Amino acid sequence: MTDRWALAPAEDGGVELAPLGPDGLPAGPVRRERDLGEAVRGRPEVARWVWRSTAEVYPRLLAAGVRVERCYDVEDAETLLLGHAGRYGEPRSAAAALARLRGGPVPPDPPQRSAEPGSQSSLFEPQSVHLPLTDLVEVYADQLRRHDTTAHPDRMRLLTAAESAGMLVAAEMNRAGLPWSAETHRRVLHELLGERYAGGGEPRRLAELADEVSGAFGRRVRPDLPADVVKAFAQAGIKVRSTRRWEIESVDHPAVKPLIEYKKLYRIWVAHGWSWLQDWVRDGRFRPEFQAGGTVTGRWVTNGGGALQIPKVIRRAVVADPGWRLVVADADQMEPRVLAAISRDPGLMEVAGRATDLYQSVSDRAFSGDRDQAKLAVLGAVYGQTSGDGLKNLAALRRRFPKAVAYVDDAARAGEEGRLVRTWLGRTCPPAAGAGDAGEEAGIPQDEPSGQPAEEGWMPGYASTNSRARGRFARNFVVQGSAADWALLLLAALRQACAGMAAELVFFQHDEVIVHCPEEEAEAVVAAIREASDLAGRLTFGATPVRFPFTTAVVECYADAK
DNA sequence: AGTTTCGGCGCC
DNA sequence: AAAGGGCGCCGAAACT
Repeated sequence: MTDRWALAPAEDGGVELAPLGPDGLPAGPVRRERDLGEAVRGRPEVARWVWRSTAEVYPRLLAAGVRVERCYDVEDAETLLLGHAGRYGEPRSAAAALARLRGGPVPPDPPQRSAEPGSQSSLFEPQSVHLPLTDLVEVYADQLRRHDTTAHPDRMRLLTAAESAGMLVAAEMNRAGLPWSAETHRRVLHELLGERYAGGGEPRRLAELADEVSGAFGRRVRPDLPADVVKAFAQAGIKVRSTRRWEIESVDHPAVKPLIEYKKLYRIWVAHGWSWLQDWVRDGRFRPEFQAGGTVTGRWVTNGGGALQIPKVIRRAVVADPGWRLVVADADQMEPRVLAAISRDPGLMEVAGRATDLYQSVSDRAFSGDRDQAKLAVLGAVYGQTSGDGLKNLAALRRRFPKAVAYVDDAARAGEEGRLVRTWLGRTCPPAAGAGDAGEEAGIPQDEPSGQPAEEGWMPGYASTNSRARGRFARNFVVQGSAADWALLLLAALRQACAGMAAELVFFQHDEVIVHCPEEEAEAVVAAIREASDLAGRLTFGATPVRFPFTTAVVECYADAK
């Protein structure tokens, strides 16, 4: 078997390579070559490259003009395998894995660096732990064996492969960048915020709104200081606990309207204003640093630039190159479709087997009526809503789709009790207990360290507040995480489909993908998305009637897609 | 002076 | 009264 090779950059700038056998160990001598790019370019027959870290190797390959079809990221797999074994907090570097294997002292992971604007910093990871190829391969062979000990080895193999593919996609997206018109962005900012004043102070429109707020209160109030605003309301005889929009928008006071408008525009100004443009856009491209698998649920994050939170109005600045188009594709009602697939609820699968609006169908079946109420009820079940409109219809939902609701209820109970919960492919949610502070770092609600919980809960004998929060976390985890599993397979399939074209994946946000391509390729890309979606559904969830339709738009400007 | 947390809101 | 999950980002406030 020579289709799988391992690769390890050497400290002298060269590279070590070896073909691997079925057991993951070298099937031939280790080669040493001078040039990483040439070494890979010269071996097009290799179907999968095994390496320590995609972020270390692949940007260098891309810079040399070399793409690979598949890879296996040892450190990413280590994270997933440790998690599956319930050992979430342990160091995940290849060096640590080797130390565990050999029984030596386990080195802690190097601290995560934070991104700086415009830095292509993953080109080199100065603090990465270098590992000779023979050591790396020892870890890899062990990981292959560990896959076999998981609950579903086939799924686990699919998961590590899929996430490695995601890392290739992320690196390629980072290199491509999102087409961005700085001129349009400036125009939008000027329309919304007015002129900038010298000295970096707030722009005209914000200054006017701040004056309106002050005028309404009868004294100088800074709308960007919550404490100041709360005090001003109190002096006006209105008690508010915070200045969150949902809390103040029902308040009857002349300051409310300009205040809400101020907050909205202030947000644009500080997070996506002129200084953001200066920092993040170069040569017509916004280059966030996408990071595949950056969260415990498997969703991606971006490091810097806030690429996953681009406000709708700012999307007008995302403009295709001349003669090119953006194919914007958005998965329709992804969460309930995923829930149907993982719970195998017959009724929900039947509904999710159609490409038509799923929430409308749920509504027709479960409580003949309101589509929006159906959506609230479904999302409430997925998120663990404890009050409000969603709860009203939960009983009806439970009656019509018992297996689906039971699936998330079971996950919630497991989370409350501190048991492991997994996504469909086997990504594992960190348990609250026994994971050191890894769970806390990952945002998992923790119980009090010992003795009587600080908060007994609102009803004696019931789980503590934190334990219920963990339940909601786990409930959501199985759906959101399984959706992320599926999305990785989708990206991998779409990437393969685009390989022969000029088309490039340039953006990905949970259930939405943008491909930048020449106009004449657009229809082929639309078809590729449909096929990739079908393939991803089958690969991820096996044989189910569930479909994952996309809404696609071929546009020149992102804002025109919806 | 530098670092961490908080409040609020953007996206899904 | 308790107010759905996941993230990132920013300035201000709170800390060391």
